[in-house]
Amino acid sequence: MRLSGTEVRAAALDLLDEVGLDKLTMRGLATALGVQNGATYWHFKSKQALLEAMADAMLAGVTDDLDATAAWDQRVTQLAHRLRRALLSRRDGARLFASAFFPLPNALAYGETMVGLLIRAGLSPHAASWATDTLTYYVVGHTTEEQLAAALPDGGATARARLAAALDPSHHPSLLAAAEDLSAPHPVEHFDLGLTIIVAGIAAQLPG
Amino acid sequence: MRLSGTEVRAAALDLLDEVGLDKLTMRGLATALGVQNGATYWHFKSKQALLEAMADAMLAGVTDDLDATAAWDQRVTQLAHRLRRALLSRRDGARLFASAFFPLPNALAYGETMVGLLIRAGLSPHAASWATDTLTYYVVGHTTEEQLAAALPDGGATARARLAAALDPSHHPSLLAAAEDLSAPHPVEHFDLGLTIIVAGIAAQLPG
DNA sequence: ACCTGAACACCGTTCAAGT
DNA sequence: ACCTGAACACCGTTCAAGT
Repeated sequence: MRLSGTEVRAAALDLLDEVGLDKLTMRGLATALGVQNGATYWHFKSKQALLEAMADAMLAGVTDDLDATAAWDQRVTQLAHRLRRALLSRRDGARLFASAFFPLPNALAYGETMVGLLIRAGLSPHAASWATDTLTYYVVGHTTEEQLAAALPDGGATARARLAAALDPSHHPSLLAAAEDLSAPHPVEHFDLGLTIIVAGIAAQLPG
Repeated sequence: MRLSGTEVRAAALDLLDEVGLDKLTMRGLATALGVQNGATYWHFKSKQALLEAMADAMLAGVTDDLDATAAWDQRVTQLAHRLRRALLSRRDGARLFASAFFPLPNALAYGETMVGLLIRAGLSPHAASWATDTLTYYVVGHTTEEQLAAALPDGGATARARLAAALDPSHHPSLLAAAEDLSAPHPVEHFDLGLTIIVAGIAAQLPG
């Protein structure tokens, strides 16, 4: 039975969930598909091209069924949450997204929708595209940390111990005051706080 | 002549500038140092440990001589600019920083200073640490894109053409309206706009 | 203490040849 | 059109043995 590009991409996403981005190899993918090493290269010209296709597939539906009646800031918040959910849908999804640089359909739909929301809110196209970048860097950065924290061995105990050992009361009083927060997992409230900050900052950019 | 850990790290940073993060290998480093492959492993237990040491060295001095008389928002802005400059000081510096996860001295000094500034501005330790994360994700995300854009072949002509070919007037009117901004290099004004957004958003979090 | 020499167990990619 | 088989040119890491 022959392969299609779609099947290769789907198998790659399943393998990603199984082994993580660092251990996702073209050879492992070929084995999972029951073919020889070179076979996948007929469907994707390089590993990079496959990763881009995987990242875009992960974003399928991000812009569907947004609440068109809500105010601009609620819609921007909703779309940012959608992007976060899409990135969380696969192991190392945020890192996968960040490693790609791709004008593919779903990524463009996300960008178009966010820039359009901000233009209709009153920003110039110029400001809207830069504000979209700011928001997107935040979503990707936060979600990357969220997934890295979740993947830590020991539930992060070793990492917490390493941090605690490095903190010194005389040099790091502020970090120590915030120590529980630094070492805590990254729940959705944390995501929401940063999002609130950025959306409020964008609102302050609006003329009038 | 024997090596020290400091020499190994310095040679690794020079090699990074020369070949970039993707082509920085332990074997290439050994060759640059005139030693055999295994030699560097006496000084750093793994490539990851070396990358963390490199990232921290890159941050040397980020918190030095900050203007202690300025208002909190100006000081936060100044420190964010310092971090950006530090990441830009080495090829792929932002990606190097992002690939590490390290409670090392200079990274801790950055975190301590930023969290401290925000606590003294009036945020709770909790909010200060999360606001610091938001700001830091932004600086790293923006600077990563800045360095990737600068490293594009053709001065980015191929990437711009690929984007232009993917944009469709009926599906992407907003992206097309912002097209020059999307494909432009990422100058410091772009960085400043996002920073203004985030600092204004943090100000809106302050009680009263 | 610090390094060599050599190996182990991998990678992504290419491509003539097959079907 | 799609895949095999086999190779090319690499990787990070380990470790007995040397000095």
